[in-house]
Amino acid sequence: MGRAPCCDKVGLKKGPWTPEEDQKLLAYIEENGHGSWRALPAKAGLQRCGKSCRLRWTNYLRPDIKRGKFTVQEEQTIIQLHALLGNRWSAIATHLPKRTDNEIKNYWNTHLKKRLAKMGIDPVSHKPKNTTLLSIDGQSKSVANLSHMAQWESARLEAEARLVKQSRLQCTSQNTKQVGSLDQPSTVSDKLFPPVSGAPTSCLDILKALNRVWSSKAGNGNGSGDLESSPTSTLSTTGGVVESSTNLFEFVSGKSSRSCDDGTTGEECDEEWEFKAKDHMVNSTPRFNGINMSSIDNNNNNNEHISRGNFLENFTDLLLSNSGTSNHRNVQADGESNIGLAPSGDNNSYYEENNKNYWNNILNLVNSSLQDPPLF
DNA sequence: AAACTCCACAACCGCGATCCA
DNA sequence: CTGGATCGCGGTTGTGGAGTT
Repeated sequence: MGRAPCCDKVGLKKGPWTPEEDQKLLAYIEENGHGSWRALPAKAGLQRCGKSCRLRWTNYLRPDIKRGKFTVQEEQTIIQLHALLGNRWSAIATHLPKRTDNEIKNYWNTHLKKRLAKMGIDPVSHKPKNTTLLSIDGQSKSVANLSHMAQWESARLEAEARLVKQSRLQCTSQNTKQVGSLDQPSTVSDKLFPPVSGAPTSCLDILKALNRVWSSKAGNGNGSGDLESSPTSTLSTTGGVVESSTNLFEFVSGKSSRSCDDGTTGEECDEEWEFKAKDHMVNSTPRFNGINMSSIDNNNNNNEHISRGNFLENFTDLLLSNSGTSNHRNVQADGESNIGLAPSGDNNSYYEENNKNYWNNILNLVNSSLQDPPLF
C-alpha cells in the first residue's frame, strides 16, 4: 500500500506556476492569510493542491524573500554552517535572513558543492579528500572523536537555530505594527508576514542572552551543571584537533571587494576563493565578514593551554572559517598538527571561555550578515 | 540555424514530526 | 491515548534557458 498522495484529486495542475496563479495565491493570502493550506486552493480558485500552494508561497511569493545571487558573505556562511550542520537546510536558513532553505539547498548543490570538490575538499565531510592518510598515521581515533564532538556541536547549533526561529516568529507578531510603518507598502501581507529586515536584530536577543549567560559564568567561574556544559565536558576527555577543510581556504575580503564590485558572485567570483596550504597561513590576518578577529585571538593567546589545541576552539574556528592565527596554534613549525593533545588547566573555565567566544562568534556571524553593508 | 548538451532552479515527492479532535 | 490531518524538511526530478557543436 503506501502513503496516500497529498493530492488525491485528479485534474489538479502541476508544474510551473503561471503569473495568474501567483496573483491569485498572493491576493488570497494577503486578504485572508493562508489558514489551512489544504482548503486554500478551492477558496483561492486555484487548481492546485495545498502543498503546492504552500511551497510556492514559502519558496517564492513570500514578501520577505530576497532573490538574486548569493553574496560572498552568504556563501561563506552557508559553507561554515554546512560544515557544522550538514544538510539541515532549514537550520542553515535561519542564519541567512530572507533566504529559503530550498534556495540554499539548490545553491549548495549547484554551486558550492562543486566548487569545494574542485578544491579537493569533500563537500560532505568538509575534509580534504586525502584525510585517509590520517588513519594511516594512527590518528583515526582522534578523527572519530572529532566526529563525535561535531555531532554535539551540530546538535547544539541546530537547537539554537530552532530557538532563533521561534524567537523570530514571536518578534514578527510583536513588531507587526512597527514594520508596517517602514518603507514597504502597508499591505495585509506586511501585517501577516512582515519583512524580516528589521526583526532579526531584535530577535537576536536570545543569542545575546545566551551570550550573557556565558559571559557571566566565565566571570564568576561557576559554570557547572548547565545545559551547555554537558556536551562540552564530554568533549574534554579526549581533546583533539580537527583539520577542518574550512581551515584550508579562506575568503579574502579585500580581494573580493576588488573583483566583485558589481556584486557578482558564483562562478564570476571563483577566483576569490584562495586556497591556502596551512603552512602558508601563518602570517595571514584573521578576518571574518570584514571583522578583524585579532581581539579574540589576542585573548586566546593569553591562555597557554589553548595553544595546545583543542576541538571546541577549532570548531569555533571552523564555524567562522577564521583562517587566522587560531588555526596556526594547531600547527607546529614543521607542519605537524598536534592531534590528540588534551587541554590542560581548569577545564571548566577553559570551556566557558570558549563557549563565550563561541557565542560571540555566532553573534558576529549573524549580526554581520544582517547589519554590515555589503563589502562589494 | 538547428540539434544537442549542460546547467540552474523551481517544483514535486515521500517521510517524519506535530497538531488536534 | 489514538489516529487522521496537516506541516516541515530533505532528496530528487523536470523544465527551460544558455552555451556549444
